[in-house]
Amino acid sequence: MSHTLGIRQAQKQKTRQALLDAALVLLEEQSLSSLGLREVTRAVGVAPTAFYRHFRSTADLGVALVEEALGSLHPMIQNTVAGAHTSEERITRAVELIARHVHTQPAHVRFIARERHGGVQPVREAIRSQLGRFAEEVRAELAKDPQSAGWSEEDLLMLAHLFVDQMLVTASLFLESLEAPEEERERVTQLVTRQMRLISIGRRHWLD
Amino acid sequence: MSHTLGIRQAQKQKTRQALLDAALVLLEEQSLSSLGLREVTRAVGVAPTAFYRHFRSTADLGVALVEEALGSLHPMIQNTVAGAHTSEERITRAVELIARHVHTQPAHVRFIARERHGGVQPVREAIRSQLGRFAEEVRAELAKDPQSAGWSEEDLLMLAHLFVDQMLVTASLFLESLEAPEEERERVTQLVTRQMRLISIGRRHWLD
DNA sequence: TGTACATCAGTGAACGCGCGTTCACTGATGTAC
DNA sequence: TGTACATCAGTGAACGCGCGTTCACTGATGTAC
Repeated sequence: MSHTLGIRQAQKQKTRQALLDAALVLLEEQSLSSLGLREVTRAVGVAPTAFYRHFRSTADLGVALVEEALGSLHPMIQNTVAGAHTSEERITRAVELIARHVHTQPAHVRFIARERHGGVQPVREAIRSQLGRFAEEVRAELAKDPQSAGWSEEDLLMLAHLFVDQMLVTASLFLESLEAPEEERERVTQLVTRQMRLISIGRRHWLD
Repeated sequence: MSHTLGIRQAQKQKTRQALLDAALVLLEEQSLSSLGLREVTRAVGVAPTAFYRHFRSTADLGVALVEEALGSLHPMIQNTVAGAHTSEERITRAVELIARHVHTQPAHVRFIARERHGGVQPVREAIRSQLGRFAEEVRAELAKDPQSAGWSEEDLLMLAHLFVDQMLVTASLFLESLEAPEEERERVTQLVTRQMRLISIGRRHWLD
């Protein structure tokens, strides 16, 4: 059975989400380490002290944002890598998926790019952990591929990390070109597609 | 003739450098967007107002740090890529160079990784510009290589960007493992060397 | 070399402001009977 | 269904503190003659 939240719990969740949403907007123009708790509550329209009913600190809120930004992305990986027949098709699909995600969730993407090496240790750790999971999932997908015959587990994980990092490079390039004219965005698509293709070629000849 | 600075100019330079050095230390544990001008002057031991004699703002100081961190790195690129006979040798040299640089200048490397996507626009722009110069220099070196026969200028620049991004991935992995036991650092060296090797193989077969 | 004036890096007091955190509170919601 | 009590999300006042910036200043260094 699906458990309906009480009125009190539902309202609490709503406020919590409003705090997360407001923080994400504020973080488009600054880093988490300079985000103030009062800024966030002011944007939501609650008293500063209400913040403490949901998060111990802005760092804690940052960790929650990492879950929100990356937690729901895991299913997408499988759907993209699997279900494509040629590696060229897989590349096109991956680049399109990333482009679409950057367009629909630019603030999430910016937050991850910014805080991956940012000044708040628990948030860096949370991102690192999620990216590690992505790499493991990509490794598992790669292992299923006939092209991976003869590869060591270690090398598969090496390649998976290379793909994950390349995804982030791609996402941040798309992010930078979000406001750019179509022409420029097409140039970026071409660039990252070719980079993916080159890595793909390296993969094909790894065991030569 | 070499112009000796006057006493006044020399002292001013010294204070300016002390501000940059102190800021770099403070930035190991926070982002530029949360760095306070008073923090920096307190660490140096001058009055807060002295800051304005050297920088208009902490963002301005950040741009100066970008020059300090990346400006002197340009000669290193040529020395590394050129002067190696096999591509395997070139990879080993590049990885060693990066490892050594991370060990000698960890704060500079951390600053660049952190602020590349950080909350301060002029600093992001300065880093972007320097990395663009690196990519152009790598492209120029690649163009000299017989292996690049038949490559378009566009694809050479695409590959150069891939190498530059891979250098940053490598540097930030070494940075994370700075305090780790030798065993772990060796594992990282193996990983990034193999990633470089895979890209190198992709390059070799690009025109197949 | 000596003198008179200009420059300017660094000072220190003062300002108004927003910060994070504490505390006792309120009143709607939840629960036990 | 109604009543009496418990819970707890959000409030609002208060606190001490460090911030960025202004301003008139000082005194060592530089310059012109």
